[in-house]
Amino acid sequence: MSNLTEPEKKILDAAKKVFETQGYSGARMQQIADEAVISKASLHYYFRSKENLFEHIFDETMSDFMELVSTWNDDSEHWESKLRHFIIQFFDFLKTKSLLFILGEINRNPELLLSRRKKSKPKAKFITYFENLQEAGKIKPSNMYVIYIFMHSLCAYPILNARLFQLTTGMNNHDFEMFMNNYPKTVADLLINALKKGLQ
Amino acid sequence: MSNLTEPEKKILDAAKKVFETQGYSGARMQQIADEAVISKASLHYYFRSKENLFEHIFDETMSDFMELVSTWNDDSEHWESKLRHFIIQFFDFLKTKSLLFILGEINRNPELLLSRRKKSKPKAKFITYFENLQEAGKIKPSNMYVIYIFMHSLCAYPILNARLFQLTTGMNNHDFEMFMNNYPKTVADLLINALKKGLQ
DNA sequence: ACATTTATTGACCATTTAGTCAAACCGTTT
DNA sequence: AAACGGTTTGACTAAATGGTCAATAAATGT
Repeated sequence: MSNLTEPEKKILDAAKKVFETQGYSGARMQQIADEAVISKASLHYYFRSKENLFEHIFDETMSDFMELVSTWNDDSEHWESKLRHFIIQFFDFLKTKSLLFILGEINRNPELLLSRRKKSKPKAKFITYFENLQEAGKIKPSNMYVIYIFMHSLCAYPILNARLFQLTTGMNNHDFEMFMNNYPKTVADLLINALKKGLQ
Repeated sequence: MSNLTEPEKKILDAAKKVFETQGYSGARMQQIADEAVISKASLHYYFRSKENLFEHIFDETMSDFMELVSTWNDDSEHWESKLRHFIIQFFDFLKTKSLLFILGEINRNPELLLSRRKKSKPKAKFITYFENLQEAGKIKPSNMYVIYIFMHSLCAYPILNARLFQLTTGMNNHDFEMFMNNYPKTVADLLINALKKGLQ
């Protein structure tokens, strides 16, 4: 349950949109106010400063990301369908949240990550989940860090970089859309195959 | 051969550094001038405006990128070693040029790509190169667009996203560095294996 | 030695922008 | 209907910033 009031939610939605397309320096308080259909003075009434607003957005997106990344608990579901579900979810996340914004700001100011270090687990649950399966002999041995990075890369980069891909491959909009619709399944297939047969 | 004068090169180097870390909106003409050890007035003497300077940097980085991406001509070299070389080169490129800057600006203003559309080939040479090999029966059938996107994703994303990876995997600096040193070989192995055995 | 072009800069300007504030507005309580 | 607390905003300010320009200095040609 969110402890935010209606106007606060409205403002955060507007700010998200503006920050994600313009970045921190490019975002204008006036543009955020316009997007939320309030005055700039009201915007400052609810959120002290641009920095304050940014922190809310950054923290929310980061914690959504961290939460998604840590949904790897042992339960009855078979690892294959679990992985397929995760990949679908991951794509949905990436399509709505702009990871590019987050990465850009981290690049600009790496200290942003330091404050969150305590909250994050020392090791991604994904990795321990599959290391356990491996020890149980259910899958072939692989370096799970590699699998983890492969999964993230294959999911995220094509979305971050959709426009440049379309340009360099020379696909038209329709073909590219078709291609991307089928893409999550392709990624899942590759990873499942790698896990079944072992990567090294 | 570059047709730029010494001061112009010095300024472009400085500007590159500032744009890459701060983005367009975040970059300050004064900071660029300081970095190049000249006055802000001199900076404007050599480059009319911030926009003008940005265009130089953007175009140069993009055309380096496009050039690298199109180095796929048939020659005597075996495709396996060709692919390995390419991946090494690609990593080197990504480590020095900030692709994050480029992607961020394209996201902010997709029209930036339209002006370059004419110069780019309708289809990446990489794809035709491997489609030819496939027709010649040297490799198993795969969707080369998928292979192309896989390669780019696996190479680029871990570098764009190094800090977040380190955080979520809980690796320390030393382990992560070791991991990334070995990573290009791992990527090459995966792709070569996929090409040899067929992806689908 | 002088003139002319080219490079350099401090001082300045116009505009943009985050942030402030007093006044007005509105729903609720007394 | 008056008083009160929370909300909203137009008008304003101070600082930052891209860009200009006249004056000066350095190089180049005659």
